[in-house]
Amino acid sequence: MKNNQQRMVWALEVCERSRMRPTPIRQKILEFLADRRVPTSLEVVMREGVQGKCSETTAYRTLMLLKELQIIRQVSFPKKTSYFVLNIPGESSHFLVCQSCREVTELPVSESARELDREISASRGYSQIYHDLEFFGICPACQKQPARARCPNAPLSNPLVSKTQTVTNGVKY
Amino acid sequence: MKNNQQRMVWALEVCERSRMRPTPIRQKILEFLADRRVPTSLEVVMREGVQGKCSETTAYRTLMLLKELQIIRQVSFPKKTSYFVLNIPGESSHFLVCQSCREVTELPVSESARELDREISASRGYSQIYHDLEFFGICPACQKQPARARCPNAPLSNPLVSKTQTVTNGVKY
DNA sequence: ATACTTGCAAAGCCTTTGCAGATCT
DNA sequence: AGATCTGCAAAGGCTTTGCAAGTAT
Repeated sequence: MKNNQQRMVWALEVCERSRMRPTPIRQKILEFLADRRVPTSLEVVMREGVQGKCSETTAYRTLMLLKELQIIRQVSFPKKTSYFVLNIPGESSHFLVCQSCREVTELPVSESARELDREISASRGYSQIYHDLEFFGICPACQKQPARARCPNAPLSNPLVSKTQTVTNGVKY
Repeated sequence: MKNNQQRMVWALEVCERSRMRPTPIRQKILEFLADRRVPTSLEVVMREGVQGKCSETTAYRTLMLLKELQIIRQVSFPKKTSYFVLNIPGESSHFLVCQSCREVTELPVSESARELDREISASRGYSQIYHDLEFFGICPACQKQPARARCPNAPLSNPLVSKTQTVTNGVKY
């Protein structure tokens, strides 16, 4: 697994090979994403990445551009909003999400997981394989909280889409 | 892995334990989902499941209800629309998606993959763990097609969100 | 000059909800 | 009657695009 600086170097190299202009805004967004180890929404890019120094449209178009160049990829969580992560070749991403507090943790990709890609490739003939693996569960802290922990069969859907929930600086989604 | 009939039996049992009324529409939708081995959108439920015999609102609310009862779960693909699959306890779902033709294939869940849940549970203290695992790649047929196969570095984003693409009877998304 | 970027505003599209009528117990 | 369903229509919310102005080569 690459460290954040290596991630940025890789991303810049791919950028240079394209005709994309390295504007300050784009560099800022790229740098921000290279420093994040978890999928990041447009909203967070705006607030924490560029801090309102560009329009949402521009940030959005930058993300789309980076996606076209395959520098980032769109990651899927059961929500309406999209999340993006660096698309480093051969680096699949594994995340652990607490269904109660929404905290997202990055997990290292084990060799056995990488092996899965090769297996699929060999048995099904697919090329350019990567995978997304997301674990969902209840974190230790939330298990101790009475509200959610004591009713494990309570509907999860409402808390999951809670409108009052704010995306904090932490790695939540 | 359960067969389709066993899936339906399981789903009906969970339904009976709730105060939900087993209306014809709901049974129809449940039956349809039990017969699908891949995540299914509201649109497909409308067209193929109930064939327009109820409003989109009702189908939508049925899906939300089933989700609250944890009979189905919302699965995530990098698209705006939501997809749903039966949430059979202990059955995580693995899918293989062709990024070119969008065909979705269900993959069996290996014992080693199940083991992952236990590992996470043990090492991180999370409870009620399940996971979603999606593989993305280019299927053999598409590799042979010149248009996409010959430019493996072509932007994937546009084809992925193509507006002219129609969801067929096959398992595409 | 020409091509690329940016921002505003508007349009799109899927999701979600209010409310009244229909249905079941 | 009382509690549930259903459908229409409208509201929401994130995503996407048209167009004109700004910026770099």
